[in-house]
Amino acid sequence: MAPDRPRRRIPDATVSRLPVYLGILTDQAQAGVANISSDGLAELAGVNAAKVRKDLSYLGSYGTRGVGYEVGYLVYQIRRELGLTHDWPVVIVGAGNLGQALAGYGGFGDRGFPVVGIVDVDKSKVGSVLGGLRVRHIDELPQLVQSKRVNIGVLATPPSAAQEAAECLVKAGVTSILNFASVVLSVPRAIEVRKVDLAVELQILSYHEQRRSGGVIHAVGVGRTASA
Amino acid sequence: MAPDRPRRRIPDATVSRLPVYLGILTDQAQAGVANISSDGLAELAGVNAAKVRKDLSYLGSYGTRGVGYEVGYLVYQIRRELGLTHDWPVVIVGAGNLGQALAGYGGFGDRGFPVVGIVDVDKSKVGSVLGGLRVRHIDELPQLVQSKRVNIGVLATPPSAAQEAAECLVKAGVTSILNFASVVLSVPRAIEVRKVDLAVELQILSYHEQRRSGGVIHAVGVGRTASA
DNA sequence: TCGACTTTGTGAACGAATGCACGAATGCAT
DNA sequence: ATGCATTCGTGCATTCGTTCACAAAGTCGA
Repeated sequence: MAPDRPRRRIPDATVSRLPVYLGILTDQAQAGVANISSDGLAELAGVNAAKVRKDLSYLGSYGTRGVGYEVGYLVYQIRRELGLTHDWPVVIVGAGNLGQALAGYGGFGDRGFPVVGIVDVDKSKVGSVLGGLRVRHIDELPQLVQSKRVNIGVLATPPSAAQEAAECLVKAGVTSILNFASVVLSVPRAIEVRKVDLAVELQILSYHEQRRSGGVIHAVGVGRTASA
Repeated sequence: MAPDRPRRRIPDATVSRLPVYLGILTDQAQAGVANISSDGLAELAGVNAAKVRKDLSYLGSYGTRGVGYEVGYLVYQIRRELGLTHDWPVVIVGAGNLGQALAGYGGFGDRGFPVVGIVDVDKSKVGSVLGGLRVRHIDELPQLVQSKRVNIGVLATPPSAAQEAAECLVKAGVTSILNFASVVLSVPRAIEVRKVDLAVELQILSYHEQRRSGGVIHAVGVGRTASA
C-alpha cells in the first residue's frame, strides 16, 4: 500500500525554516511586494541565500531565473507543503498558569491552530472559562478529540503530571504533541513530539554568557593538570 | 588579550543537550541515585548512549570505567560548564498576555533565573503588579539593567514592537535575548539570541501530520504532471 | 593475584547540513 | 535579434554531528 509517497522527503532543517520564510513572505505579500529574490528573502530571514534556494528547491522549481520568486505563489506552495491549507484544531492539557496563558493568547487561532478545548485533572479548575472556553475534565478528552477531529495536543502541565497526561493524549487519538513540560516524554515511536523548554533555552544562554565573561570565574580547586 | 580560551569549545548540539542531562541527573540525585551509566542516562534522556559519552567527554573525563558517572559530581560539572554556579537575573520586556504569564510562572526563579524586572512601553500598564513585581516603563530599562547586573532579556512583546524593544535591550547593556516574538531580530553579531516561536513549532507538527495523512488531501488542481 | 565482566573514552566511518561556485534560464536595453 | 545583467537550481567540497566499535581502565569474586 501507499504506492506513491507524499512527495520527496524534505530535510528536517529545511522543514524548520519553512515556517520562518512563510511568515516573512506573508508580511511581504501584505505590504504589496510581488516578487522576491533568494537574496532578499535570505536577508530578511537572517540566513544564507544559497540555503534559501536549496530549501525552496525541495518544494519544486518555483522561481524564475533573473527575476526571483513570486511571493503569492510561494506562500501558497509553502502552506501546501506544511499542510496549512486547512485548520488544525488543538487541545490544551493543563489549565494552570501556562495553560491559561496559552488559551488566552490569540496567536494560535490566527495562525490556523484554533484551540477547541482545554482540560485538566483538577476538578476545582473544571468549569472556569478561559479565552472563551470552558475548562473540562481530562476524562472528556477522548470524546473531545474524536468529535473535533483533533490531531495536535499541547501539554502544559507541571512536569510531574506530564507523562501521564501524554499517555492520555495518545490514548485519546492525538498523534502530535507540543510539550511545554521540562520532561522527556516516553511515547510510541509514531507520535511526533516537539519540546519547548524555557529553562533549557535560558541555560543555553547562560552557557554563552559564562563563556563570554572569560570562562570560569572561580577557577580554584578544580585540580586538573595540563598534562593529561 | 584573552591568552587562554575559557576551555575547549563545546559543540552547539552538545550544549543544547547538557541542560536536559542536568535536569535528569538532578532528579536522580534527589531520588538518592549515586551512580549512573551512560546507558542509563541515555535511556532517560531518550538518546543514544554513545552520544551521552561523547557529550560528557567534552567536560573532561569524569566517568569511571566499569562503574559509570558519579551523579553528584556530574551535576556539579555540568552546572559549572553551563555557568549555573550563580543566578542570572533576567528582565522581561512586554507586559502583555505572555509577559504576564512568564512573570507569574515560578519556573524561572527556581532554576536560577530570577525575574528582577518587567517593563512595557504602554504607560497604562506601568504600575500594575505581576508576580510580585511592579511593571515599569521601558525608559527605566537601562537603569534597571545596570543596577541589577542583568545580562539576559526576555522579549515578550507583539511582533511589531519586537525589533525596537530588542534595540532597547541591547542599548541598555543586555547581551543575551530570549525572543518569544515571531520575528527575526536584527541585532549586533555579539548578541546571543534564541528564538522560541510557538507558531513555528505548530507548523512543523502540521507538516508531519499532513505527511502522515498521505500527503495532499485535496490533490486536485495543482497541475503538476508526473513527468517533471 | 587473576580472570571475567562492565563501562568509559575516543578514533574512524558514516550521514546530514551548509556554503561555494558556476551553468542555465530569464528579462531588458538597444 | 543580440548581448548584458540578474538570479535560480544544483553538483561538490567542507563542516558539523551521530553512531559504531574497540582498546583501556576499572570492579568484583574466588
